[in-house]
Amino acid sequence: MDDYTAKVLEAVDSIPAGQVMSYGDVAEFVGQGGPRQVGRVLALWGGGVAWWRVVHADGSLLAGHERKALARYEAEGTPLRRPADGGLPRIDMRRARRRGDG
DNA sequence: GTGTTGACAATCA
DNA sequence: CTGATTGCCAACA
Repeated sequence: MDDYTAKVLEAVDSIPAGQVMSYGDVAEFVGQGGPRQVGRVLALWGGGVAWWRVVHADGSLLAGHERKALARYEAEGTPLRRPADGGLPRIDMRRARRRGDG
């Protein structure tokens, strides 16, 4: 456990249900490292926080955990965007992003 | 110390 | 929107 790790986990835990933050946002939130480091921390300690509330900047879900995350989003009421293709939904970064009201 | 990889992001076509 | 490229920082061999 490092100070940086605690900061990231704290930031992720700070995300309210129904909203999300991109890796870059979390990195900017803690003021250290970058989106890659945030992802790395979540990969190691993400098991103790709402990792599903951290998504890509374009709204795409976590690789390998899309199904798990989706279950959370539907349960928390996170604004999703269903593609007419029937593929996996993505986050509506215009409303779900915890940054500006858009 | 160098080269490659990775739960990424922003830009250009 | 999609595909390719460049930038970023840290860990690993």
